[in-house]
Amino acid sequence: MTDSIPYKFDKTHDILDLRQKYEGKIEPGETTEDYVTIAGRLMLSRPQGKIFFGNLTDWTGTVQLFAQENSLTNFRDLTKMSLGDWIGASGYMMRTKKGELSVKLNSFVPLAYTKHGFGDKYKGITDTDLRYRHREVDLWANESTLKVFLARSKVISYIRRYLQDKGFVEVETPILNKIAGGATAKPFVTYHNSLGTDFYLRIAPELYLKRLVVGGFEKVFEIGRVFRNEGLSTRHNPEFTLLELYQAYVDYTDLMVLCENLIYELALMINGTSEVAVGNKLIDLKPPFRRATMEELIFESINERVNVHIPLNELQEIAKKHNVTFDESWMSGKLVLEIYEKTTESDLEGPVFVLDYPKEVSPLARTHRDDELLVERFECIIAGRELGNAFSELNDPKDQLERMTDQARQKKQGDSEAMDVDYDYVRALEHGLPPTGGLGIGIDRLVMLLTGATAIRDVILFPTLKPVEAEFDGDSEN
RNA sequence: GCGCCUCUAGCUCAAUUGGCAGAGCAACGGACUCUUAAUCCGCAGGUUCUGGGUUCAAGUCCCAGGGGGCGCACCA
Repeated sequence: MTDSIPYKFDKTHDILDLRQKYEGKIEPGETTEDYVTIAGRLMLSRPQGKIFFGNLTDWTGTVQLFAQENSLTNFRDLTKMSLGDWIGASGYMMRTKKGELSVKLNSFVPLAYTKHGFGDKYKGITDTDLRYRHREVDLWANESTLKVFLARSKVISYIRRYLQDKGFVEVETPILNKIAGGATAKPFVTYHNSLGTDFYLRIAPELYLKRLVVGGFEKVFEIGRVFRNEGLSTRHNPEFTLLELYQAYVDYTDLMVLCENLIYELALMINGTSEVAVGNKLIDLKPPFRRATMEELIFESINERVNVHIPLNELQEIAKKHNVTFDESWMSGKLVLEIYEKTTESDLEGPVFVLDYPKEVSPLARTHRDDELLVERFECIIAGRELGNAFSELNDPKDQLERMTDQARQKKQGDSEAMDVDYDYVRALEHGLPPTGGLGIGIDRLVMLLTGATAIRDVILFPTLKPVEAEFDGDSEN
């Protein structure tokens, strides 16, 4: 059967092209002289005796096919095609008497047959297991899925263009890391045979990128996969896509401007409006975003003054009062962050830049110019979710070494997410890192926000799932 | 890792207090010259996730396991 399938097929138009060119331009019942060739999947089929109607869908849209027995030699074959089969077709642009824009076929050729009749033609596929494990089915059976992933692709290319237009240069740094640095997270471990050594999959590209700034890359970014060996949820996948950018000579206030403008322009590009729907609320992403310190936001939420200058025992009392569980060994910085995350963060509708984090929990950020116990850092929160994280980068090698040493001590004491000392990185700082601002944005969560997806799995083509034993139930086996 | 929910035909879903496992769509055969999830006629389609147990009788109740979802915890 597949012997008759051609090796190539030249189409003249995407279906969207046809819609843009002909929608509203042809009178009902009129057939034009304009000859087009299109290809896609036959998604609906309505043969009706000596005439035929069907819907052909490609990745840009759907158009109706119209055929008559006396003007299409293989008319009978067309009426026998199954839903989901791929076909290529040529014919004249027309509108039916009832007004539907259509292509009046005078030839068609099957391009592939689908052997599995899956997909309810009204409801599509709703089984989440099938949708995630066999995304190719989800993509063709559910129109909205393809749209989400096309939007994701647009977001990423737009970010590249946006940054390149501002003079940023894209680089690639190692995924196999001897030390998993640049964030606090549990890494995956793997092994290199001929070097005879373990490597970690990167948890962030941060340290390498700053080494490039030391080397002279004044504006640099990377968009890439990072890996964190932690739980799965609607907001977490073990591998996810991170944008990190570093710009010499700027501080975190400059990055707020860059961040809010980028998000705003992406919203306009994807949705044509700066408002995005989250649940049943509308959030406007028009800059400027609110800037507020962590202390201010906690106060608004629970009416308590919480900051790192308050004695530890008082902070512990506040935590208890608001049902925030903590470990007695925590120092005030970690406790302040915990109180913020448990009482305040998820209620922040935003968009808001949360400013000035405790130094203790930010080992790569530069000490705040006005407060020794804080760092110049912000997180961008929208709809209770952290989308971005940025700081004025710590560029003092001595300070960096002390903070990493402190982290390593915490790791030894059982904090599996604390960092190791990265001497190569400290040495890089000794070569001189100019004042630099760095920003990271979680691309998956950004795409969720822009497309209205409620689960990170809906914006990752092949999300991490528990493996199941492969069962082959196809009919190609015999 | 813990708790709750869920799994029935290719897809979407039914099945009353435990009582013969069903429908729509798809597929297959046929009718039909303006349909829009076309309509009409016909035919076929099952290890009810798996394994135990209770019972005269289990899709349904119980136990164990597997997949998925949600929540918690960890985190971005």
